[in-house]
Amino acid sequence: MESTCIDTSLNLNVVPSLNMDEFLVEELHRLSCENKRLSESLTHMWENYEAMQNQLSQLVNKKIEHQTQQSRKRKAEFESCINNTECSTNITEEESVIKRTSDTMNMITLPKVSKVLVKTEASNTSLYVMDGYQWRKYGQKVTRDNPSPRAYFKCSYAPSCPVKKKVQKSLDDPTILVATYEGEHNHGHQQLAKIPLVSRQSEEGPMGSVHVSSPTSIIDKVDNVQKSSSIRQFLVQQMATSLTRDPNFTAALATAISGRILDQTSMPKW
DNA sequence: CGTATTTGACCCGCGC
DNA sequence: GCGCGGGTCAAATACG
Repeated sequence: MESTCIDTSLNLNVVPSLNMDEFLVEELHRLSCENKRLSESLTHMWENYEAMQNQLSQLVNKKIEHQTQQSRKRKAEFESCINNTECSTNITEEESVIKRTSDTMNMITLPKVSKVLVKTEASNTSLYVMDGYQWRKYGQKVTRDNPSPRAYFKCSYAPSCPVKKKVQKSLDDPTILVATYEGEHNHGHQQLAKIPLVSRQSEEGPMGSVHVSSPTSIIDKVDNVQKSSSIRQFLVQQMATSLTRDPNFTAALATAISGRILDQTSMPKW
């Protein structure tokens, strides 16, 4: 990955006293160019991010499909063993395909239920998925098929919003959270800043640096427009936070401002 | 003190 | 009808 080094510092120390307006216009122009380059860089990063996410999504879907087929095959074999004491395979591959297709059709005829897979770090034990909406947890259960608990959430952004969400760690990969959404939001998307603090607990590393651990990636289908806008906002927020938390940046900024203020004492008023 | 989370109790559907 | 398991409720608790 190419790295770009962009000078974001304000050149406040070198000020020709006679050409202040000219200097300011030039500085403004320079900052506009920097801003444009940053925007282009962000767009480029975003495109790479989306491409990688699509690739990951395809890989995960392939893996899930493969595992589903295997488990169905095993189940079919097991059921045929029960039905037939000679343990011969009664279900043909064709019938199996029909069953799979009908399962898929069932999924298609339930459009309001969607699954989202979220990659997290293995050490992350929370069941909070940061998706831009505000959720209130109303229950938690340990289910039979999975040792990790399943958390139940309701959308708390609008009291009348009927959307519910179930979050549980994947049985195969504990680093993947499986969020099942039921229903559709009857309100707009909210800003990430309104996400409950709990869901952002793991974002700060030991040194206080900005390190996002959940979600590392949202894999499956989330409304693309909403996802794009929220993640863009998130990226911008991250960049701003990174800059303000960088001691070098703040020190340089402080030096520049203090230098500028001190310079003003020996300069004509403007 | 208000709000969010936790967790045991309860409800309900499904299979036997 | 009974037991089991998933889903929901609501009182207790934690937290800012």
